[in-house]
Amino acid sequence: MPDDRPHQKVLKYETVASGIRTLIAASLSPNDALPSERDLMATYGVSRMTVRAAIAKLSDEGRIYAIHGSGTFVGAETSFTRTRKLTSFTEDMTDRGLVASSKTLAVARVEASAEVSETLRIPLGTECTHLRRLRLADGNPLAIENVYLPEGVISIDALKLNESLYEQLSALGHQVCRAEEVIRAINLGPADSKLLGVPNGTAALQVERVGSSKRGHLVEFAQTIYRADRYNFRFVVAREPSES
Amino acid sequence: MPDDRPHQKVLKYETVASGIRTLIAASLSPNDALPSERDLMATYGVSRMTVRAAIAKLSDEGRIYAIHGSGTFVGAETSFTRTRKLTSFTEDMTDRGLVASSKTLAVARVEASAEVSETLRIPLGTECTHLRRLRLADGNPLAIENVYLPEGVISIDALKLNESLYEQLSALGHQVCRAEEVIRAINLGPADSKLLGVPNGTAALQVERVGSSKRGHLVEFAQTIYRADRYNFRFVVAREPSES
DNA sequence: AAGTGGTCTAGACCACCGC
DNA sequence: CGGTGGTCTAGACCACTTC
Repeated sequence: MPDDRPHQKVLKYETVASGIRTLIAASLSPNDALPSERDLMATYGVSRMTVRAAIAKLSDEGRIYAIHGSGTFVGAETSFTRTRKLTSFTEDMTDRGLVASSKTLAVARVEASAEVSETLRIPLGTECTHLRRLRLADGNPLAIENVYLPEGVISIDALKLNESLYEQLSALGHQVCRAEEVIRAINLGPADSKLLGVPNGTAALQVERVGSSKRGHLVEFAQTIYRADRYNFRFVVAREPSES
Repeated sequence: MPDDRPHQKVLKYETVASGIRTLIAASLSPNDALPSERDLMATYGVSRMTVRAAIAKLSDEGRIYAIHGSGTFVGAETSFTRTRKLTSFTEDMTDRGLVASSKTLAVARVEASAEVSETLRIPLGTECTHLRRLRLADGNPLAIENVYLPEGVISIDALKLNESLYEQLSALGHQVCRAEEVIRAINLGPADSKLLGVPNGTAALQVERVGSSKRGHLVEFAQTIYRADRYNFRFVVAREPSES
């Protein structure tokens, strides 16, 4: 594919969403009312459904909220709404205004342990690529990451340690587009606490992620341990409108 | 409004969503394809938009996922997908198949501390209702909950300890319909660890929640500490389809 | 009663995937 | 190429809130 970014189709609802974002930034405060959907139809010359698609998107992002019969309003200002977008460590840090780096602690070809084989649903003992890295934000240790990838996904020889793992997976047709995450609290052991620079036994957040490709193939099992004093999860939840 | 549950309008897209859920439970496995949207239109005798509303709902719940140009598929089986639905402790436990109960540790009228006043955006020293409870699942200690409510929301005298806090708030017109949550890991202190029945210093998950009503009024500041060995967060994240 | 968002129809064309 | 989901139109009626 020699062409770069030729077309980049402009979606109408994106145009509307962008316009609303600008409007909010320029002249609205939290809990101020947005123009009505019918006003927006006229303003942008689009159908109601297109306006609603834009509103749905912004609502998903937590920027606005709608009240049936009353209007649509600017959401309460929240420092940074941690949405449930799937991000790489680097993207996550960039979003938080930090510079990500990493130090490779180990990279090896290993046989799938019981945990790894069950999680990735591959036979016990299948060859896997194991990558262990210390992750830093602005140069300070933030997390320890253990990633397991089945041999069929990426071989240890093909792995380039200086490039984004997610981009390499994408290039190989194994883009992670969906993941299941579990968040736990653990007490750090001696080795991990030393790496992160905190006392033995300090509480930390452990995030286990099982990533799958569009096809539903499980391509990644990542276990990341974050320093609790420097990392937390923040997100917005909403009640189902219908019941109770 | 003396009437109870008179009509309960049946939404068509709910009917479709329910049918799809049944279909999945009855005869589909993870990553199996669902009928196409046009098939579903014919099956349920509805328009395409209604089918898509049903699919959007199930997709939000993490039960299915769509691939442009290919089809819609059953999501990977996950013991229990912790969605970002806003739930009370009781609802949460019921979802997990456990019986919730609680023991009130303290209930008092207090003046807003710096943290509470900043979080709920009320003047320092404003009278608040403070409720501290030990939460149990199947009779075992699971969490310690501290809730702060501004005096204007619910008075300490009106508070009924045996009834659901969320239902009481609803009845007063302060239904919590949106919340911002922060999840952290902490080391338990002597008092909390004793309450939860674990050794001093054990890691625990701390969830801070700021709940707001439809109007955007902040009505609740809840800080809940969960036993890490019995509670974790599990959810599905998806990559934005558009970029990167 | 007037205005709002919520649901719904019956079409249409586009972009993407697999054969 | 045919089938899929993604976007979009131009209407309609309903449920809810506000006056």
